[in-house]
Amino acid sequence: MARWEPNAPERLTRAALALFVEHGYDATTVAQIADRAGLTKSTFFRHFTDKREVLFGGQDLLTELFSEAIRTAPAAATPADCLAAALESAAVAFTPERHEFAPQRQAVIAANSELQERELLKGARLASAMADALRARGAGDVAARVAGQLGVLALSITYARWAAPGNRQPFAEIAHVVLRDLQAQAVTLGEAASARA
Amino acid sequence: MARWEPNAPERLTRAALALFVEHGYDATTVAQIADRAGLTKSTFFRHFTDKREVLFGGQDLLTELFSEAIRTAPAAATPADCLAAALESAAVAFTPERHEFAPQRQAVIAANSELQERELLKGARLASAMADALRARGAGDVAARVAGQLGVLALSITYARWAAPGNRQPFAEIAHVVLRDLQAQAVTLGEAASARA
DNA sequence: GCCAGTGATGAGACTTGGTCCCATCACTCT
DNA sequence: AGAGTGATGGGACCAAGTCTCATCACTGGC
Repeated sequence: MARWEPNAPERLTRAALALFVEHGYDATTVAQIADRAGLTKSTFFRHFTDKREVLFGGQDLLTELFSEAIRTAPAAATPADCLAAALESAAVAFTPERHEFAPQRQAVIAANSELQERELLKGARLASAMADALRARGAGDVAARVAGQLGVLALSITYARWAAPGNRQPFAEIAHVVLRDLQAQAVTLGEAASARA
Repeated sequence: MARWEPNAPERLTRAALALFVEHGYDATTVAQIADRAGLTKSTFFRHFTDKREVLFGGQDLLTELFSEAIRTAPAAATPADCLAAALESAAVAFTPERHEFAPQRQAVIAANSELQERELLKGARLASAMADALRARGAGDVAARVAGQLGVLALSITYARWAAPGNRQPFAEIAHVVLRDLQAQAVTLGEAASARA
């Protein structure tokens, strides 16, 4: 038996999400979250740097997966191939268990701009990591940034569809469709300008 | 003569930027900012909802300009044309006076993640507004979002180059070059994928 | 010239996020 | 048994942000 009840971070996360859904993010106090998890404010901040951060666990893992997928892609892979590989490899992070809480999590974030800011920061860091990985493969600066940005956009759209209540389609499948659509739109957008030149 | 010293928001902004440069964002207190501007904490929060917000004045104007430019673009204009028009129309917001403080502002933001979060939120709202304006012209959902995202990326790159100390090139010129580059990269990214299909 | 109204400001109490430091407690290892 | 270790509890403390009420400078009507 462990010294204390195990999985403090997970208990805190569950407690937080429940309270956010029940009373809203702003109306929920860190002390209340800790209370429901059988802990204290001190312990909360030992596991999460922020009140916001309690909703963003596992983001580092995602960055790891994306970077690793791009780094280990075949040498002949284009940036577009890298994006596809990254999205595909990230699918393992979107487990059925996670799917269960995704709609609630999305709703809470959508209702609060502080949380949106945090989500955007995570996205920007992810885009930056992807751009770094692509540059390391020899991609140009702007090309890498465009790809990183579109990769995050693809992730965001894919996640939203995957998290939609009632969805049963696996993450990787949705990602594939989204990515193809996104790339087609990118070509259209660019070609219209080239034609004019 | 006015009842009080005029331009309270501007005085606060200048005081804040000076203190942020001098002691850093975190080490600067709202009370200190207000003091230097000859005001109080209460008054600060009457003009800015946030401590962060003091660095993001005029963002609403930018959104207005972008949306308006897209809305009033000729009916035959493609999304790419709309982006170009939007960037061009935004040039009026980047005055020489503003250029003077841009490098300091950029440095302060770069050193603090709270501020980066706020900047990202502003960017996301801008992208969203552009996407809305494009959808209103009949663009598809994903196409509009891609265009909005790339528009913000273009703005961000353009602003960084324009704000670089020593730069004398006008905003609109930089924007033009950046946008062309961005579109070329978007095509490359998409075509590589199409070729494979 | 006096007086009521108006709008920006000042002052201060109050809540909460977040930091810090130190005590405690449960368990492990020697 | 006793020292060490690591997670926790407790509470002081600071600053952001909210709220309420008083003040003050000027405006306009009388």
